[in-house]
Amino acid sequence: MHANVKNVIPISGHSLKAACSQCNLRELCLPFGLEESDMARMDTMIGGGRKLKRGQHLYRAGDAFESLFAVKAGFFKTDVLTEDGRDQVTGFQMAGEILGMDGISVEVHTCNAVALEDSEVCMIPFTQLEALSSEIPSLQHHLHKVMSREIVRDHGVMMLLGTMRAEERLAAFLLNLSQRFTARGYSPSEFHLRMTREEIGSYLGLKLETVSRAFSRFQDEGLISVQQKHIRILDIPKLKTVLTPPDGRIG
Amino acid sequence: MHANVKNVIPISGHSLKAACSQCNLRELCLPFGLEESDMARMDTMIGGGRKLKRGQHLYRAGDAFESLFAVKAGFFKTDVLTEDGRDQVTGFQMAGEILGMDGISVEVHTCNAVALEDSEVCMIPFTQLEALSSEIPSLQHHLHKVMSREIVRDHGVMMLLGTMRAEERLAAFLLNLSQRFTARGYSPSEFHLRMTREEIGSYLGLKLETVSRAFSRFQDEGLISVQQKHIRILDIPKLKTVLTPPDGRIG
DNA sequence: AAGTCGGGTTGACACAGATCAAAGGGGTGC
DNA sequence: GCACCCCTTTGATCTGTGTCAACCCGACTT
Repeated sequence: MHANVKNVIPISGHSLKAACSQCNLRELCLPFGLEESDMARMDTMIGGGRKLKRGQHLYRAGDAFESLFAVKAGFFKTDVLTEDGRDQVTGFQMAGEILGMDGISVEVHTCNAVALEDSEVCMIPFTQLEALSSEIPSLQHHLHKVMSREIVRDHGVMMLLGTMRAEERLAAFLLNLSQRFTARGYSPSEFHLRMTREEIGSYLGLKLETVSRAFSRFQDEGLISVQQKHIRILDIPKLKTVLTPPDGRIG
Repeated sequence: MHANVKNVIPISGHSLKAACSQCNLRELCLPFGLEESDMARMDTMIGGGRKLKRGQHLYRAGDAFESLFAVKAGFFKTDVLTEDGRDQVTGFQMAGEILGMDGISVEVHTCNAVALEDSEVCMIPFTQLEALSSEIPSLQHHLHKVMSREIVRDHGVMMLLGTMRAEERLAAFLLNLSQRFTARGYSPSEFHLRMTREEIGSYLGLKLETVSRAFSRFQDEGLISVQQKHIRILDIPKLKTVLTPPDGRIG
């Protein structure tokens, strides 16, 4: 946790030197599967870590695209908003996940990324990443996998928004969080939500009242316990059955 | 259209030699921006074109992933279906668009791709594409752009599914088709839908009856004329206002 | 310690879209 | 060229979620 201390600049909000080779997220993050020597080359490329306070924007729609970002610590949301005032949360990102891939296509970011708690990211200058990845096939391939995974995830959200009812959406959301926390060594059944009911609702295509009611109903049925943003899943298998009604819906 | 005739094998369903350098879609498709010499290298890599009849699968969820496909002619849909019988159309693809990027992440396709009319695709073996793109920076970069564009497109669909009402969704859908047909040199205002009302509904998160009613209402209001699958947009600006209510919805 | 404010919960009611049902039409395959 | 079947349209009714409103709670502020 205190690697590279000599490079740390103690001004809040900036320039903590990052090093993939020292990072305990490397098995989740972009350098996954790299050899020692290649990891060292990543290190030289990765821009200084950047710290953000809760509520701060990592980037905004319209900003020039220059880098991807890896979440080192904390929690983010991304959202798109249109001229006519619609607002859609497109994802929540936690440690080891990559932000900014929306910007590659037009060299301008198309969504906003906001820290939902005090957070830290590593900056990955994209031009350099491309250069390095053409020299390191496994890095190139992994980058493609990360982008593809994002596409697959988006398809999952489309499925959720297109076919599920409110309680199914919320159950899917909670189970997804649970699984991602598990992968990071946290409890699968107990966690703090970093986002508001409204943000959950936006992500799930529901109004905040509907989200709140669904939480209450899950609690009444003994599936979870809710205290504000603190969630405890009491019965994971049963929560899964919310997603898969007993007789299916094959037709 | 009749390039490479000498290589055509007249058995339906297979092996029409493809050549990017001869293809009139090259400015829309993956080799966009390549130099002559690099284009020639693409040619050697591109697998024989493959023809599909209407209704035929290009690939299925669960198939091993080996190639991307470029739509050379025709029209496809992609859809995901879950064990419990949910079915979500995730996209419709036309000439010059790339299919199969969902498969990169786990080396297995996660959705089905089906031809909605007799179609033809070029096969792009992915391992070879990665190898070539590490030698041709502009190819690598363009591949990234194509993947990023898919992510941005997916965000647009999430916005549509999460925030729009039925008529807004259909208007957005028609305008999107119109724009893509225009980019391919077809009429912006008159086209045949290749998909059923049910497939449109699945894509838009609506039931087929709702889609049908929305079509009828647009027709009653003089925005479009509908005769089965033949659509004529009579008033594009007015159709756009369906998407952007006069006073917006800022609040 | 009281006041304020944003976020959350809950209730009553409205409405968009789903569901169920029936009939017509056109394209496809034989 | 004919027949069949799927697609589409339209109507009547139902329902899940949105909308509007009131109230509560906990966290900051002063």
